[in-house]
Parts: sequence; structure tokens; C-alpha cells
Amino acid sequence: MTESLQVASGEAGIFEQFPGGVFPAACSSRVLLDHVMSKWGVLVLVSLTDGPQRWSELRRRAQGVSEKMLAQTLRTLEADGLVDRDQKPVMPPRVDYSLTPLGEELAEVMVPLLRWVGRNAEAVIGPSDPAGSSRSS
Amino acid sequence: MTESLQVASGEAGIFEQFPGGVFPAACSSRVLLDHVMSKWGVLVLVSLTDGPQRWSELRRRAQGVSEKMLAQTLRTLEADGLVDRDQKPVMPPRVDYSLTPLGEELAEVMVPLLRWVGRNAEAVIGPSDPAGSSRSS
DNA sequence: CAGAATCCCATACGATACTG
DNA sequence: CAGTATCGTATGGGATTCTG
Repeated sequence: MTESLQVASGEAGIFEQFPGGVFPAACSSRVLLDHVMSKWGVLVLVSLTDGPQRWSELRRRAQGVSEKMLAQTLRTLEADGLVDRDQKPVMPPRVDYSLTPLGEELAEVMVPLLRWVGRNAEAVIGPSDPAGSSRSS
Repeated sequence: MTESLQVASGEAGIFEQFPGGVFPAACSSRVLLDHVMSKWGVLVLVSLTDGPQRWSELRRRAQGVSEKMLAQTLRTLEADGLVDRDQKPVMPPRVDYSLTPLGEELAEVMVPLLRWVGRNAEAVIGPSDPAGSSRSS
């Protein structure tokens, strides 16, 4: 039971990498983890899996994202070298976002996770009960 | 380029599952995604990969987590059927947390992502510059 | 169309104190 | 030890307005 996961992941456990804890607090891993696992970061990255997309396209596909958060997310991912921004000097302006090679690499390990969530969400959470299991405080 | 990811993930693209967008807003997938990708949810799940652990152990390993957030995270993950809570009726109290079979399944797709982040964090973020790439607003 | 800037609120989160 | 309860702050994040 305990070691099955480490075998399944193909190599030794993740804790050989970080013996003291999961990830040391306040290290670069935590920062990147927060960027990448952020609510909108995940959706943007996975959306771009489908190929280069424009701003308005991303807004539609990552349903519910505000302009502010989309801009902030894209700037963060771009600064991290995961997303490429291609602005065409035309009028009206046209900007295409796409995954960098590094971003594609990340997406390769992200997509299986998303697919798992998609498969198991209804069984775990329920058909349509967003309030049911998010009772905080 | 565009389709390489879908090939790499072993099956068709994730968008056959959700043609309209990444995930429809306000559906169960989003809820589970938020639970699972939450800052502490990730660390707790991955920490439990190493086997059953006690409350105080989890607090130490998920460095920086507050008691409040650890409790909240564990309750959410338990309600989702990802984490099992085993309270022994002894004094002083002893509680062991472990992954359920479903949780182990999730961890199997989560660990590769964490390993990728661990490998690439320094190259992407920098050795120790948490402020450098998180300039928001 | 593709954003930037501003305002403002909800809540995520941490610190502290208390309990079984 | 393993939590709960309460409080205060920081920040995430939406709505709106403005610009090239």
C-alpha cells in the first residue's frame, strides 16, 4: 500500500528529492507550484493544449475568468516561460498565446490529472452541488 | 505541435470530454479541481503518498500550513473520499490519515506533476527569488 | 480587440487562545 | 496530541471604466 505509488510513478518516491517535507516552505518549488496549480493557471495551460489561442478565445474557454485574472495569469505564465505571447502589429490588435516547449512538457503531466478529475468529479462531488462540499469555516 | 500533447497523453484530447471550454463553470469538475489543486491539498495528498501519517506529522511535512488550514484541507479531502481518517480511542488521542484507494489513484497522476515542478522550479523561478516573478497588479 | 487601471468586496489564510 | 473557535489582515478576484 504505502510503496505502491512510488512504484507506479516509475521511480523512487518524491521524498528522496525533499526528505524533510513535501516541499520546503518559501522555496522556488512552492512558487512555481502556486503559479501552475492556481485556479486559472490550470485552465489556461490546459486550454492551450488545444493549440494557439487568442485572448478572447481563452476568455470563452476558461469560463468564468475575469479580464483581470486572465491578464494576471497569462503574465505570470509568460514570465515563467510556460506561455508564449505573439502580438501581431495590426489593427485591430491580434494576440496569440501558445505553450512554449516547457509549457507543453508541463501540460503533458497536467492533462492526465485533469482527465482524472473530469472522470471522477461527479462520483466524488455529486452531479450539481457546488455548495455541498465547500462548506468552509 | 498542436496535437503532440494529445498523442503524448495516450488518448484523444481533453476537449472531446468538454467541447465547449476547458471545464464548464460551476460544475462538479471545477469544485473537485479546486479542492485537489489547492495550495495545501496538493501538499497533503502528496505527503500521504509516503504512507499513513499523523496530524503533527502532516503539519511538519507540509511546511508552513496553519492548524486551521490543515484541518480544513483534511476535512475537505475526507469528505471527497480521498483521505481516510482513523481515530484511535486512546489517551492521548492518536489520529492517522491515509489515502483511500481513490486518493492513491489521484496521487498517481499528481506525483508526476509535482516531480516536474521540483525539477524545473529553479530554472524557471530562480534559486531563491520568490518576489521576482510574482509581481501582481 | 486586447488589454490597463481603479474600486471594492468576499474569503482565504495565519496567529492566538481555548478544549477534550 | 489533535483539534475547535475567534479574530484580524492580506489577498484573490469580480465589476466597471478607460485606452491604444
